[in-house]
Amino acid sequence: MKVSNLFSKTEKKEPKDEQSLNAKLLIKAGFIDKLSAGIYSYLPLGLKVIQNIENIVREELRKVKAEELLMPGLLPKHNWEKTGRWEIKEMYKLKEEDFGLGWTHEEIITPLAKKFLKSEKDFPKSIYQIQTKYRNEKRAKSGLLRGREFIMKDLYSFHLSEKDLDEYYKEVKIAYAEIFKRCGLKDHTYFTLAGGGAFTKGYSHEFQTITKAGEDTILICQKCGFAINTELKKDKCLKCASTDFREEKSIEVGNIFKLGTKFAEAFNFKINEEYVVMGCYGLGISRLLGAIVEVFNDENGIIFPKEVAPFDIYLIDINARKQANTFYNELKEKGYNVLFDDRDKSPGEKFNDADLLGIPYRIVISPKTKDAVEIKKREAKNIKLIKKTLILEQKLDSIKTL
RNA sequence: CGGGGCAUAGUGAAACGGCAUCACGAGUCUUUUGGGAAGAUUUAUUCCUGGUUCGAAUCCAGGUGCCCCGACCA
Repeated sequence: MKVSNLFSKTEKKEPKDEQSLNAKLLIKAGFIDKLSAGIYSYLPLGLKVIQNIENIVREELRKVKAEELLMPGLLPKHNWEKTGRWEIKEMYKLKEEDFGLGWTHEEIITPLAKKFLKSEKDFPKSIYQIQTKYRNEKRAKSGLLRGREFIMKDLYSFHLSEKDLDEYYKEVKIAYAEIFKRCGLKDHTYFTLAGGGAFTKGYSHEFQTITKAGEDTILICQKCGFAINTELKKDKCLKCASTDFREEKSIEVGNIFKLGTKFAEAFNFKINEEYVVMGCYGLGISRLLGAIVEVFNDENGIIFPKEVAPFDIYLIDINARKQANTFYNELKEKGYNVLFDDRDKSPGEKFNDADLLGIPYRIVISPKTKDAVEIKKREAKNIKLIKKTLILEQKLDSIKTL
C-alpha cells in the first residue's frame, strides 16, 4: 500500500472533542472517525487492525472447536419476552415496532441451538459470531472503550452437564489468554473474578487489562496473580488466601459466564428431560483496539504490537524514490505488509506519520544508504544500518541486531 | 439519569454589540527535501429556532450535539 493511495489522512492536531488517549490518537492517525458519541467508523487503517484482532480470535477459537456463524442484529421482541429481558434499559428499541437492536444474543442463539442440537450426539457444541452490538449507554465515553455501537465476539457453548461446561470453560479461558498474549497484552491482562451483571446471578470471570483509562478497579493478589474486581469487595485472595493486594484501574476486554440452565429453561431446551447447560464468552474486539492503544503509545503516537499492526513496515525514501519503489516491491514479494510513503512531503513529516501510525518497523532509503537501509523499531531510539539483502533473506523478527 | 464545561472553514484557534480573522490541511502553479519547508492563488449559511437591537459569532430564551465527573454497564 502506498500512502498516496490511502483513503484517510493524518491530522496535525488532536480532535478537540475527544479527551481519551485512544480516540485522540486513532482519530489523529486516521484509523477511526467519530459519527456521534460512542459511534465510530473504522477507516481502512483501523479496519485492518480490527481484522487482525478478529483473525487472532478466529484462530484461537478454532482450537477449542468453536464454529462461526452470524445472527441478525435486528431482533424481535418475542424472544426477549421469554426471558424477561425486553425491558432492560440497555436495549435500543424501535419505536412502534416490536424489534430491538442486539446487545447480546442468548435469546437468539438458544432457540436456534434448540432447532439443531436434538440428541446427545450433538453435544457439546460451541458457536460464536463477530458482530456489531448496540447498547444504549447512558454515557458513552473513553473513545472505543465504551461505545453505543461496538464490535464484539460472542461465543456460546451448550453442554449436557455442569461438569462438561466446567471443562470447556477452562479451555476457553486458555484460548482467551492466548488471544490477549498475541495482541501484546499478556503482561497487562489479568484473569479476574467478578459479578454476573445481567447474565447470571453467580460469579463470572473477566479479563482485565491494566490502564488508567479503565473504568473498573481490580485487586491483584501479589502472591499468585489472581485478581478480583472490587465490585465484589473481598478481603482475601480466593485462590491462595493472601491479603497482599495491588489495586489497579483496568478495562474489561473479555468476560466469561456460566449461564447454567437459565436460558434453556426460558426456551424449554431439554435433552433427555434435562435442561441444557450453557456458557457464554464475550470479547470486545473494538474495545480491544482501544485498550491496545491506551497501553502502547508514547508522545509521538501509537506503538502497535506486531500481530495487530496494520502494516509490518513503514517505508520512507529521501531523494531515492526509484530505489525505494524497487525495494517496496521486493519486500512485498517476500510477504511483508509494507506501507510506502511515496508522498512529496518533507522527511520530517513522514517520520512523524510513521511514528503516529505505530507501525513496528520504519525503513529509510536515501542516496546515503547505498546497498543498505536504515531501519528502526517503532519503540527504539537508535537507527540501524542493515543490508537490503539481509532483510530480504530472513524474517525481520529474526535479525538479532535490531 | 444527576452535576459541570463547551459549540466559529476539513483540523486547531481569534474576533469590546460594528468589514468574520489567523495557522495548518486540501486544490492549482513554482521552488524545495534527514524530524510537521517557502511563495502565489482558491477554500465559511459562526450548531438550530426564536427574541432584544439601527446592527448579534458576541446579549437573552428554548432546543440539539460533544466532552468531563458521578450513578449504571462488554
